[in-house]
Amino acid sequence: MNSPTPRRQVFRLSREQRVAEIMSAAREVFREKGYEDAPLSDIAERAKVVEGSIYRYFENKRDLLVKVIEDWYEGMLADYDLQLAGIRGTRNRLRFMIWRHLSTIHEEPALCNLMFQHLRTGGDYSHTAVHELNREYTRRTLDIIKEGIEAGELREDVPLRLVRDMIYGCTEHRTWAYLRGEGDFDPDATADMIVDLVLSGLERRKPQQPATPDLAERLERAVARLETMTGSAAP
Amino acid sequence: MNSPTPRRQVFRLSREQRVAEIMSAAREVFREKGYEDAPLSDIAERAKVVEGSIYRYFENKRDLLVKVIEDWYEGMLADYDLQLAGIRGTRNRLRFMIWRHLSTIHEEPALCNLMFQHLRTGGDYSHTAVHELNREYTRRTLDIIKEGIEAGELREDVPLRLVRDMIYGCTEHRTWAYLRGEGDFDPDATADMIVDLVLSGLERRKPQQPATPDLAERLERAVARLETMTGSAAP
DNA sequence: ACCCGCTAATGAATACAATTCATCATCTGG
DNA sequence: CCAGATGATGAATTGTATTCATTAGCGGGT
Repeated sequence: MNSPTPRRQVFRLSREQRVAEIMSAAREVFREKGYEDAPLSDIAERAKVVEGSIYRYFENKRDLLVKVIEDWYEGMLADYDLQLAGIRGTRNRLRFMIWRHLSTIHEEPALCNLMFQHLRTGGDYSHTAVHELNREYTRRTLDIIKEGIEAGELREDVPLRLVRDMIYGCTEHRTWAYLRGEGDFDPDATADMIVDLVLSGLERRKPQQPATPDLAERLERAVARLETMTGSAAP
Repeated sequence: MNSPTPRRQVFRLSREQRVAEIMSAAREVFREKGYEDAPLSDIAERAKVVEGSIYRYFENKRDLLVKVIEDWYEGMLADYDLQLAGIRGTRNRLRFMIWRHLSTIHEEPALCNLMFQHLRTGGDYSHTAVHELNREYTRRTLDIIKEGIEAGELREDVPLRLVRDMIYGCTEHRTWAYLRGEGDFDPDATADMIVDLVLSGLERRKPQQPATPDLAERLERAVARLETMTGSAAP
């Protein structure tokens, strides 16, 4: 007969502190092992509680994940506006958003992975706070593009949502390859390339004529006059 | 005491047939319930075998999923080349690839979902046949772009991989929104928009000057004549 | 036709992680 | 200092994937 497990010392804590401890432990374990491979027992151990206790603060494992990602994401987005406010010009502002996104992935690949793989794919994602944060976040990108259109720098007929999907789809796709170990990537260089691609497209530009329409017009008239003077109309 | 379960009739089958039956059943169940929510018992039942039997043909649940997706994907890609062969022009060929991708997602959202969510994210994805198929598949897109560059239709300085990521990232991103129920999408219209965006970019084109080479020629001749008239050759 | 071995298929046993729950420990206010 | 109230616990429960000893059917040799 195994002697009954001696009941371990019970620590009582304020709700906030407990939640914070569990979330912190969970974030670490999730980061290290991913979602499926992170047993709740590991998290409990690191948080110095017993598995069952987690259920006092979180509905279930997935809820815990959602809260963890939410918490992280929220903190991250906090100072975006501030930074963005100091940047002028459509291209620069767009580049900043992309660069910021790439940098984040570069710095926290594991958490990004969880977010893409487990949050976004869950059926309840739409009701998640992360979803709302995300919308808020990408809305800024759309705003930049709208401003660019109003300033006359961008075409007016671009499908906005598609542009957004193109930008974020591209960075994320790039990310998968990175996470999979297919060569690493440099947020700076990549951001440059993406902005360039998005703005300029693939098609070869017709060689840019230096002449402005206005100049061309004057030239046209001058030539016509010359022709009259020399009495030699073109055949 | 419960009476022992009467052993059910044993059907012996060729390996190929059994594998085919199990894969077929698995594909259905996975399509209906996803991966995590598809108990192996359901698959076994539909395949008319017992759970344990599956392990004679597949290493584990994940292996089964991989094989199922592989099988589906392979069959799908088979006639791509054939169809693509009949299409001319960079824009049209590119559009076809994108349209094909979107259509597939439109027709088999569930399986695509499994592929993106469970295959691609697994650490062993790089060693999967699906990965190889995918590379083969996207290689065609890159080829189209290369041809476009050689034909002088596209810029020479585009980062190829990034273009690929942009195209597929965009379609997939669009897909998530669709699968999540955020408005449905029309492969035809979407393909048009994506091609347009990728080729033309966002920037407003400088208003295309009514070609002036002709004007330049006339100017050249007029000046020459002036010089003759005034007897002042250029130094 | 019959036996014998070979292997496919089975049903039950095992392993393991999430979730629930009855019980106990600690705090707080009177 | 006592009595609830509530937090935390460890054990029990559940649901699946995976393993395994055992049996059923087939085919080859006599």
